[in-house]
Amino acid sequence: MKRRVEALLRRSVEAAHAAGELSTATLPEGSVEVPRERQHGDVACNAAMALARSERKAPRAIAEILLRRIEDPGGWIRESSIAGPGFLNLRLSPRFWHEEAAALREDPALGVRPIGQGRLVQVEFVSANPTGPLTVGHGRNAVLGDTLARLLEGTWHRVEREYYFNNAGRQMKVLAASVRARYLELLGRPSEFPEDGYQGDYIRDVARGLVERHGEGLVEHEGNAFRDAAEEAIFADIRATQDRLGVRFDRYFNEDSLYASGAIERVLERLAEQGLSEHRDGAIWLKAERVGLEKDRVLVKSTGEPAYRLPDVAYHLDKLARGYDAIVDVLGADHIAEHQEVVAAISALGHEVAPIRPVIYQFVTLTRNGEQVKMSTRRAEYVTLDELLDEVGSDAARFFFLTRKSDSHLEFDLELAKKREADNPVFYVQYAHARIFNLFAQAEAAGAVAAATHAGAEAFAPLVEEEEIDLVRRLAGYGEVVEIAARELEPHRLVFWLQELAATLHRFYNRHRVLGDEDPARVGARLALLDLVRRTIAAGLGLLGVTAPERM
RNA sequence: GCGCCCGUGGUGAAACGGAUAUCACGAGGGUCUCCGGAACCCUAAGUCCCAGUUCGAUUCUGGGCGGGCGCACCA
Repeated sequence: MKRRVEALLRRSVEAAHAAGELSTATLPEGSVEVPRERQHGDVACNAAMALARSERKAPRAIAEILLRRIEDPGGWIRESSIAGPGFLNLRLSPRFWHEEAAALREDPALGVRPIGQGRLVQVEFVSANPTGPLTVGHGRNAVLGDTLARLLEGTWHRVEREYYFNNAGRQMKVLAASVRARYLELLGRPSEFPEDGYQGDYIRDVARGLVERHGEGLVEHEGNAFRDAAEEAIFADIRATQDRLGVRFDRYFNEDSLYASGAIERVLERLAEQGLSEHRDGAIWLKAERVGLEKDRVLVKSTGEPAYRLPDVAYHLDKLARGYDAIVDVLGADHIAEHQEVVAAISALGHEVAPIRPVIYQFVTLTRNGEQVKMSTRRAEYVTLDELLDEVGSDAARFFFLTRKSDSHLEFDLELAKKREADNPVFYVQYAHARIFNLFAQAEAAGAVAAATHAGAEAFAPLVEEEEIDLVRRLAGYGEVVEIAARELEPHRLVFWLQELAATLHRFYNRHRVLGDEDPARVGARLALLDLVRRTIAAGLGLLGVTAPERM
């Protein structure tokens, strides 16, 4: 929508330039916008103000030139005015909107442009340690990452979804020791549960499985049986939960492969060669002043074990070497500092880090009727993502996780998410879809659908009511919202937009009767319009990974 | 204490540096009851504070204040 009007104004500037009225021939970037104030028209242009300085002319004088030089062969502009300090306000004609609707109807992408141009983007998300079930917090991560991936795919990026699987290091040893202790316990043998061991019942389940399979055969076991059994069971659990949310990955990257390939060693060598690290107190440190950090950070502990950040540096170097155009890392707020350390180290090694785009999300709290639901990671008193899905289902969970921008705290209201009423935003949007679907079923029964015989803008010509034009105007903004959400990595923009579209639909629907109108052309036009609304809701929800039900 | 992020009506959000700060929900008052549980109108209510840059600041800069997160040889 904006682009068509922009083209009009661009030609106006060119014409003014050719006539010697302006020294520039180009319309300033971003000078055309949809004003928030309806009184200011459908489209506003502030080019006159932006050009005032370089043209050495009063903004309003420039605006007058632009206005005079606009050619409008298509009859798009219904009304134009110069307002305020030099805004050019345009009100568009019904005909413009009819053409807009016709264009959308023919466009499978509904106005979303292929801004990705096939660029390859990696989205790394979830990456939870395989030490226990996914929690509600991981749920926000999973939904955010997956929705970003969908948005990027929807704008013609090629996307790879990856889960970094921390299956090496101390946590896994503690996990193995926890399982071993429960195993011995089940056999009635003396056992010592590790001080920082994992308390959850799932550890007992793993141990029980080992008892069933091996009996007492593992009492003296020194190998990896406990670790492997735990990893396998928990990983299967994590995948099952992800399936329920509609989240899939193209690749699981195992941390231990970085050891096997020698990548960790190579990173240490390179850091040492470039003087970015040093040995001290039996450990290897990343030197703060050399990489631009506050404090020195340990890379290898005096025990000889690498600290978490070292494999993470190796992992990111691996990702960079794969040649992605962009690397999106979805991280909880508690991981920001560590991520910055990794990026700082990589940058100091001479790599271009611009492709790395962290998306930070804040924590989730659950509420029920305004009361906060207690969650504590200690003592395993957390609510698992599975429990949340049991209660509210995937659609509500996904939608709710996306109703706030990621960088703000999220209060997840369990009762609201379950409600089947209009104040539940998921229900409100899905209902709009089901409502149109139902109407079409009735229209078909009445033989009204076939009445829409016209093609192109003609088909929409009977639409003149304010609520009808409002719907078209709204639909015409879909492409831009999706593009911005993808570009800024902000899925919540689409969530809000869909709620507004649903509201616009309900407003129309209650004001005007579609079926039973004596003018078949008008019935056909309205059905065509509503079909477009339905397709757009379905497409938008699809980008969020939420279903668009036909009835509910 | 230091670092990062965030402060917009009651709540959640929007505003390439642009017009009288927009939208939704909620609150109060009124209207309507028809394809599916709706919708419409009116009212009250907001840029945390102080400076600076600018023709113009919610937006940029500095300083306060408030909140979150981090500041482990944990991940």
